[in-house]
Amino acid sequence: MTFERLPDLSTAELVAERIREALLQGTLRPGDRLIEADIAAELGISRGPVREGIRLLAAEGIVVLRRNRGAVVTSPTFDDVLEVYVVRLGLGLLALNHAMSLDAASAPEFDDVELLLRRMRNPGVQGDALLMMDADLHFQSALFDLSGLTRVTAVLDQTARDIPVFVKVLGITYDELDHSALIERHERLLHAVRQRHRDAAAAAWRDHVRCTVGEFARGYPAAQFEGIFDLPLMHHVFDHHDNLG
Amino acid sequence: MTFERLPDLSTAELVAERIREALLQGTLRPGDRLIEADIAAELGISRGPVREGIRLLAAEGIVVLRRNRGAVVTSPTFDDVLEVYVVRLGLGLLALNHAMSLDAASAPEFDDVELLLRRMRNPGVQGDALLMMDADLHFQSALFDLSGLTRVTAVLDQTARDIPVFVKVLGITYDELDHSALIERHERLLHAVRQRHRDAAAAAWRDHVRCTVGEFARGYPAAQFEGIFDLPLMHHVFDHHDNLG
DNA sequence: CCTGACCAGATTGTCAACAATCTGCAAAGC
DNA sequence: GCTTTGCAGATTGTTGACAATCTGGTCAGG
Repeated sequence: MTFERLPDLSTAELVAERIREALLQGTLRPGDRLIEADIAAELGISRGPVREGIRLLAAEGIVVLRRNRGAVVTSPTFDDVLEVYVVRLGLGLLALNHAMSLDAASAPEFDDVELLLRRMRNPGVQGDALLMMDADLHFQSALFDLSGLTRVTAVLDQTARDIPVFVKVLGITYDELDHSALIERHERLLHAVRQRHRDAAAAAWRDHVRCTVGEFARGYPAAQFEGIFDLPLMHHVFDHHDNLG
Repeated sequence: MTFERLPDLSTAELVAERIREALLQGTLRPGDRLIEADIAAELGISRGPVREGIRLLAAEGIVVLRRNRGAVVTSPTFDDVLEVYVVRLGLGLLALNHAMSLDAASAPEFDDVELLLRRMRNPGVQGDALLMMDADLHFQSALFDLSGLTRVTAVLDQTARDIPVFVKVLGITYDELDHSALIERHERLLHAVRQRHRDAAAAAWRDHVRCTVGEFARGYPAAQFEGIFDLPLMHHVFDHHDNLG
């Protein structure tokens, strides 16, 4: 095995990727219409694959589809980002717990995850906040994959694709994010999962989500989100892990 | 306002619906290939909408897509059903808790939910186990909608569409399911949510999922699922609600 | 007998043209 | 003046034809 799998993305997925890139670049903004024919012409392909790509983005919640009226880039609110993180918190706990229950979750599988964690230490990555976020989400995805819960990880991966886009279009600043603290949290998380310390793992994951959202909330222009963790959105479901980490 | 909204399903959604029906009827079975041209010919339309409908089912996990090789009906295992229910357990708790935190979740919204619950008492529904399951899932969906968490409810609704199909193709028998007990559980659940008794609601929801899965496990031909609730899959994440209901 | 290139049929992927629908505006009716 | 109707342009929805790809088998060469 010397060759890595070919990318093998369908044209539709490539189209979706391009649109996502345009959103991250700021070329495309919330409320903008996505006109199939225009995009097809720009990419030099026909409307079919473009249409399919737009549907993929619609399934992710990045664009809104209205029957016979086309697709519009979503205008997410900060609450949408919160909702995404609440889903990640919940399903992530599910995945981590299940991963720790599997006999198969031993050394070899963990090495791949460790590799992704190491990539976050790369100085080239540390410079770019977007690359950092990408590496971060990939690490988390690999960790969740250990669970073998394909439906759960599919939803988690979908939210992972949403996050950079939402963060960008909302103008959330997160440059002050402490990279070494982030990596340290992930090391704690990975170690806990590897050692199957359920409660420590749950606490570490919860801690990471809280820190990330907390950082976003700080940088967010509006002041109404200061008491973000006091919002009922984040409470009452997973609190029992607090006293265990 | 004398007219009800038109159904307004896209052709693709109608196609997906037909394929789901074929699955429920047994006309289509796990492993069967879905050939775009054949389905298009049978339905008297062209391949485009059929293709789109198949993609919708793929997003739901009902069919598996392989690049350039077409779509095949999934062959779900009982573990897949378990995974679906674990997701519903987790996200359902999230939705219910958030619904109970909203000021707006007052009488008028609850009336619609109550209506759906009453529909389950309809003798015509009680006769047909499939209709019962459908009414049940609709009630749950309406309840979750109260949360206003669109991403969470979208995933929940997707799992709701999966359940009847998976139950059918796996040959799970659930006829012995006690309808009055089911309705009674739902009444408890609705009452708890309405009164905003967080812990009672969580316990009731958890109880419902456990009973449903337990019933399925009983009817399932294989014997390996007797200790289903001892599986780590169902443990360690939401257990703290046990001592509160 | 085994290996690998090649071919034919089936099926998906893409395309460009056509039909159906929506939007906004302008004109007609009250 | 206000509402309603009817149109024109823009855009999506659908279609049938064509191109690319995959599958399985056949056949030549070793």
